[in-house]
Amino acid sequence: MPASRKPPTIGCLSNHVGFHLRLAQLAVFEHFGSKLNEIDVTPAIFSVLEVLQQNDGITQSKLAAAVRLERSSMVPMLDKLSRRGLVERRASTTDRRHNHLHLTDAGRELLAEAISRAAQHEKEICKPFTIAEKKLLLELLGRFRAPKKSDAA
Amino acid sequence: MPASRKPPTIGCLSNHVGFHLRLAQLAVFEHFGSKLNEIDVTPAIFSVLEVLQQNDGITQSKLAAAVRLERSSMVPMLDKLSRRGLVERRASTTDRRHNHLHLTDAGRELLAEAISRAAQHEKEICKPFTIAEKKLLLELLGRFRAPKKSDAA
DNA sequence: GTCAACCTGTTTTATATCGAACTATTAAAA
DNA sequence: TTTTAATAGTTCGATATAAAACAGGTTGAC
Repeated sequence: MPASRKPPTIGCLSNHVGFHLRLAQLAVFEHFGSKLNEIDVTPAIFSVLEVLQQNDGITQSKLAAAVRLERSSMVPMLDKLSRRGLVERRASTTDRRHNHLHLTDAGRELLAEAISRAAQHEKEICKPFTIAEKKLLLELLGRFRAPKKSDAA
Repeated sequence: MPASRKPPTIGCLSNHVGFHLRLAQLAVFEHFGSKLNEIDVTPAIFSVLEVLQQNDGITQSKLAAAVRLERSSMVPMLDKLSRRGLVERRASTTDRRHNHLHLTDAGRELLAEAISRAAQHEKEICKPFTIAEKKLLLELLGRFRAPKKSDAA
């Protein structure tokens, strides 16, 4: 006989958005992995490659800001992608502080495959939602990062 | 003159739920920190303490499952909480594999303060939502972890 | 023109978390 | 009963990310 049959109660956590966000993200990222682990593309890597393709020649700091990583975290990330031959760092000629980042052909190729797989992932993970519901969900999520002036109280 | 005035485009990421979940969680957890860093309570610690209060004597594995951490990650977590005098591990008398976990008085006291602060945090972070919208959001998030039998095709 | 302030990428150090392997213990099978 | 399988907690190693400090480079105030 098991000590307790029913699952433990999570108390006030059930009313906390952060907890549910974490659970959802866990589920979504796990499913992402089931589609893209095979080509060694994590969610973070995927976002980096995509932003890189959309913004050829972007600098490391801007890239980091775009995908919400620290620029110090960008360094090992790009080291790895360079080693894999997906990304190139080119020192800027005009401002010698900057690196301009570029996808290689291999990078573009891998990204194409990743985008295809990610689209499949997205389709599956969003099966429980209608188009309108998904749109609504994204809109609701977006509200968490709207800086409001008046929140002194 | 800055290299590029406008923020970089994020391409297809704008259509990916996982990316937006991450952004939202980042924002929410950051705000959580602004309220609870002071008492050294992270979201993970908060969830552990709360589940512990709700389920006195729970085992480590069950606790880990409830808050969605690996049981190997539970070990250093509980080590730290023990050291802080918030949690007790008592070896089970009936099954010598189990530890039964209990909040100490100090643990209950800290949790009370944490709950109060977390409630404040929750109130602020959810200002952009009506009650109905928040309820809807939680319901939508919940759909990501509904295991469906028929998803072959 | 000089110097202070700032920015960029980097290094270093710390932390949280995971996964695999290990030990002790219990339960199930034979 | 003996053997086998499963479980709980742990250890160990790896990884991702962050935060702080740094060095070279640029810019702006004066």
